[in-house]
Amino acid sequence: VRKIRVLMTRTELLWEEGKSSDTQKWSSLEHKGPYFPPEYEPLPDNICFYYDGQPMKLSPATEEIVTFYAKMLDHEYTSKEVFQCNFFSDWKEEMTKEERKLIKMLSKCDFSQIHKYFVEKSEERKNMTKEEKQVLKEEASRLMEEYGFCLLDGHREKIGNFKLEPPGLFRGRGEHPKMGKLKKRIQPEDVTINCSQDSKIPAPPAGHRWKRVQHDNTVTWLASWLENIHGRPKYIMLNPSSKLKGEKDWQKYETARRLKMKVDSIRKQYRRDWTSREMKSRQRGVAIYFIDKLALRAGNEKDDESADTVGCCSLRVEHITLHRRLDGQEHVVEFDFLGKDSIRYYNKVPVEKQVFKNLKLFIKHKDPEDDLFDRITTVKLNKTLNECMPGLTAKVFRTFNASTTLQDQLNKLTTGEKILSYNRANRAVAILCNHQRAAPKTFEKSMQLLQEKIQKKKEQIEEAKKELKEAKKAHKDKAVQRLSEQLKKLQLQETDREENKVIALGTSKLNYLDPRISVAWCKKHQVPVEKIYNKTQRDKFAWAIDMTDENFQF
DNA sequence: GGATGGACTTGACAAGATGTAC
DNA sequence: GTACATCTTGTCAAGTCCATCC
Repeated sequence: VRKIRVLMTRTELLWEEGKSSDTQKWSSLEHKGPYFPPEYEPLPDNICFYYDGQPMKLSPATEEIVTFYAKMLDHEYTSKEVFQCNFFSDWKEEMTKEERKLIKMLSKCDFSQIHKYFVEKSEERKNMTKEEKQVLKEEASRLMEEYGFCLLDGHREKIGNFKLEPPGLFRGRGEHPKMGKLKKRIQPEDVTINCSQDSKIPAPPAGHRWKRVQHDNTVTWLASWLENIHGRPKYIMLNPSSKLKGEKDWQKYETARRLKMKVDSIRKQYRRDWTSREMKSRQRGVAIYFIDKLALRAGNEKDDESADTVGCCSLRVEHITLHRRLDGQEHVVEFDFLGKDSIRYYNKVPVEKQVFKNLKLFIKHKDPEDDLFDRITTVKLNKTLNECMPGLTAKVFRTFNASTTLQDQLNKLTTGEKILSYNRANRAVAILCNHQRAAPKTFEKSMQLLQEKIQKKKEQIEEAKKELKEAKKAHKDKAVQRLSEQLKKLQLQETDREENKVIALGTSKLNYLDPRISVAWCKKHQVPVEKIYNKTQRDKFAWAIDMTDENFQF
């Protein structure tokens, strides 16, 4: 190596230095390793599994798997055939020979007693006394103290997920072909430890050893293992409040801000591509247009071992409907597909005539299940984007458009009701990014309560007005005014809650909105930053809170 | 240029913690 | 003080994108 270095030119050395400073993530790293979930505790003797009506004592390993299923009995998905099949076949593999001989059909298995046992246990936990709860809390914070932090370049940093994932049944989102499969218990022998050479190497649990101990400072993780469902790696990494993550986050927003300077020329380019002689350029032009205008995800190819979901590049003909005219608008594209986490994307969008023409061309002679964009991939698309601007990829558009929208909406919407204004702006972004949530369980009830309040307020106003007529007193007039303002506020709250019913604000706030926009807005309008960001969010965005003044522009 | 593996970000959801009305 | 609603936090699945190999 030394010989080679001597032969290298100065430029080459500098280049290598630059590269290494970019890829090196730390110079020292010390930690205690992951925390392992407690061992399985066998069921008490009076709690039994029944097969074909007969009680049956299972081996501990088999029994543990049964408890996973029994705990889930309330969930709708245990009634799904895929779930049941996957579970039963994985369960059988872990049975003893004797058990396998006896247990032939899931439908003859009765887990109800075990289910009841766990329901009661969780009730008990809920009904614990304050003191008992306090003991648990202290235990948790002791654990956090011991395993929850690492030493990175001499700084004590919080770890994101220091507890290993306990065994259980894989659920997955949407119609996942692997739902119900057994997620196995992780053993120390499965775990790779990453730390610095001269640090105190974490001790494996007694009687065990690690799979490997490595000292790779080009990666940020502290420990990793392969999960058995897809055979993909999982990691223990730092908390978002850490310097390492914070700097990366800041970089992300800086890249998005660079796009701001470039976006006009990129838009011009993809419009030119719409009329290109080459099919692949036209497809690329339309795809980038969707990514830009609709904030669609890139849409990498997926295997059939996971739920059938798509993003931009993986859209199929069946996911769009073209309407020459619809509801008084021209050239409307109707999107209907399942995106990330099997969340439905449904949108009717008027597009430019040339885009419409192109889409017609793309779907010509194709079957519904054919790819809409058959000449491009996310890799090719990102390559093009990277040539337009270093560091530019499809997902930067989401960050860019989200942050730009927030800034615009804040400028447009900010009124006396500051927090409501902020939430509205936040909601505009969440809608753009299609961040949905299940309607809160108590939604109807709390809505009704609010409506009752509004009704009451209206009656109060009527009452006050009547009194006003009877005795023309100046202070009564003021009272009506005050009540009317209160009514207005309540009505605003009503629309707000209604519009927020199935919209999740958290994801965009945490991942897409440049926190400096929010911090600057707070300063400009004298809103305490605590009203916008809770403790965790303030920790994550400490860098932004620190550096931003009210004049910041995204 | 496609396939694969690896590292990292983004995402919905539910349990637990906290706040609020009575 | 209790019951309920809402917010916070942890969990872990599912994306993106890059490097490497052939």
